[in-house]
Amino acid sequence: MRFEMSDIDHKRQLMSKHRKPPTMADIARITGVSPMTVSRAFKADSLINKETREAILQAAEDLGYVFDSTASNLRSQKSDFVAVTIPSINNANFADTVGGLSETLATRRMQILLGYTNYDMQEEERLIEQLLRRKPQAIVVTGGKHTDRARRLLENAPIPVIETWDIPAKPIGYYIGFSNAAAVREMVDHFVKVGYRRIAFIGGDVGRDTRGSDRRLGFVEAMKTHGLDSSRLIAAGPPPISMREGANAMARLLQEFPDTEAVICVSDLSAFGALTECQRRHIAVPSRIAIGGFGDYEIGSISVPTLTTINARSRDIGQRTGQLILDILDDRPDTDHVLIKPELIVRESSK
Amino acid sequence: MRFEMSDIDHKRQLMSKHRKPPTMADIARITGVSPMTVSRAFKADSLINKETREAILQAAEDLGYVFDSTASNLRSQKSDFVAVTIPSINNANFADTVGGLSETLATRRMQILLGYTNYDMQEEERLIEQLLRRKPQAIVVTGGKHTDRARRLLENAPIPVIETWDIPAKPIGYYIGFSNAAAVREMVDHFVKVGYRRIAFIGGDVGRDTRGSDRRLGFVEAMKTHGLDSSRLIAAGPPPISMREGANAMARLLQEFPDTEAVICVSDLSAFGALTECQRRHIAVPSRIAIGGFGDYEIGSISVPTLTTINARSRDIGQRTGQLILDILDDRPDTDHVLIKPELIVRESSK
DNA sequence: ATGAAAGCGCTAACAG
DNA sequence: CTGTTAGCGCTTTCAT
Repeated sequence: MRFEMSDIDHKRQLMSKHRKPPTMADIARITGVSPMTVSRAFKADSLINKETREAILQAAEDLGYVFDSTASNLRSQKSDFVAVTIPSINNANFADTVGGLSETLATRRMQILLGYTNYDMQEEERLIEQLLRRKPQAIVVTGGKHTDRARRLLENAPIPVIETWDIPAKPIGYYIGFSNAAAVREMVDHFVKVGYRRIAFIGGDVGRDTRGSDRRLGFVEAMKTHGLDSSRLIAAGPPPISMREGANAMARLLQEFPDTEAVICVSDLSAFGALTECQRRHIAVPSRIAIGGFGDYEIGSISVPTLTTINARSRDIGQRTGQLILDILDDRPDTDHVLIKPELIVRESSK
Repeated sequence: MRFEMSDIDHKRQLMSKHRKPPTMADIARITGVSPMTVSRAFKADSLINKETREAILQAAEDLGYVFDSTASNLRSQKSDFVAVTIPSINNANFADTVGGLSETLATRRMQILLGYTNYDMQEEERLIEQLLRRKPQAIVVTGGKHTDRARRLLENAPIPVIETWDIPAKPIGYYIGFSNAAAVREMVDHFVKVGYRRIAFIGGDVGRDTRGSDRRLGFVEAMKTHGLDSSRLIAAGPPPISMREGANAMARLLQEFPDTEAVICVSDLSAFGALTECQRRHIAVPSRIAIGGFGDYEIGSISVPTLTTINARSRDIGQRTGQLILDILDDRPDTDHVLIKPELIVRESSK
């Protein structure tokens, strides 16, 4: 009895914050095998005696052993994770992409190492360098525009590089995305078809949000194609564009171009903000002014009225990216890019 | 000229995906110094000749050298990051906490390694193990309830453990949070004071969302204290609770308890969903039924009407957590916990 | 201001 | 099925 007590005390001491954590060598000593056997016991597939493994795993659990990925990665010269950069931590679209990617990679026991650029290319550069230092198996970046140095870092990286959510002007490696301009063009085409003529666009004015700028560009091109006035452009400032900024932009739109019949917003969040501004002014949507958004966020499916929008298939982007990475690592990629087809969803906020 | 070309070709070859990436030893060879000097050149504070450093950094840039954190961390037995678990990647409150934490840690050049539990304790356990394997400097978890094994892993971890967003029943190490129950009690008190009596609660029915359950508990307690009926409880299912689920819950509430005067929702998102259900049914808010939310999400400040809510000071939680970690690492923590005081914000959706 | 030697914890490669 | 040896790329420690 006394012996057991002291044994427990010993274990507690071993596991305390002040002692060095146990290593495989410690487990090896206790179980009377070599460190290599301990290493094998932790790999699912390796040939090892069933009882030996069980004893080792038991000893590990008793000791409070935690596997050291750092040492493992260094020795085997490969890691078990993929680095990912997204603009914002709080965006349902990017969250869906990361979710789809994560679930696909999980089938191969790979993790995601995530970083946020805050829509800033300088920050993206810093982040890419940080992430590459940790030796990921692949790196996924959101967008196709980067600082010169970031581009160089990616080009020189000894791993696959995948750009997403854009069709890069000059792809670095692989890419999976769609044309933001073409998606908005489709919405403009629809708006024109159902009879709107005086159409405005909110957002996309700041170059650093390349996807937003692209959407705005698509608007301008489409309006010109239809021979319509493409100058009803309202700035909304740098991303992320809040609901509040959407509301403010709508207030300016109503002042500058009071006869506007429809407005396309750079995202559903700004579109909802714009809608609330109309509600506060008792301006009927869509009868007096129609509203379109982008991204198919939940709010657009539940607001009153619901919002016409574009579903960019964010989750698909992530899943396809994950599958591409697995194919590349298996050395059998079919292709170096995947084009995604966004879908126009017409709801109550427009004809 | 020809020489320059071949030089460039050589560099390209060195940097290609098929060659082994350069190491400090390569830089050392090229610049004619020892690897140790190269190592010093990358540390900001180390004593090293200015020109030597410049030559080394230049050579590194030319070679496309990327510092290997894995090797560095292994040798120095410490990393430069803090592990963090949050329930969801797409939640403005947790995003703010991570933002505050990230910005505080950045002052000491520390990074965040983030993982998502998807509101699942089993998933949290897996995640905690994964994160600990990478040897973070500290680990921050959201919430104070964990699986037995997760708790053991945290207790045995040789690093500081900080639980956030809750006041844990049995703290593992440090904690920074608030009482979700007390925050809701304050809202109930306010509602009773301004005259509401038949008050309902939406959400918090599933045990796995401990913060939601706590809020519901606070509601029940407060109603009992006031001698009011605390049985108007509407389930909303497992987290994350969507706007849609809030709307569905409101529909059930109106059916089951049609004379309800006010409803408190587990979050602003479900509160907004509930609001839209009222709008679809032309039920006036707040004159016919008042609505309260939780979390002070942007939508509650811009919806029509704006939503009464509770600001949990998510960003503060992150900043205080970051500061505590820095203090612990400097070996001078003032305290082992910080209590945050949420703030009731009364807006248009209630008296 | 710089270098030499050793080793962090794990596993590749080979041997038995 | 298990063990031995060596070494991943860096930095600690001790010299000079």
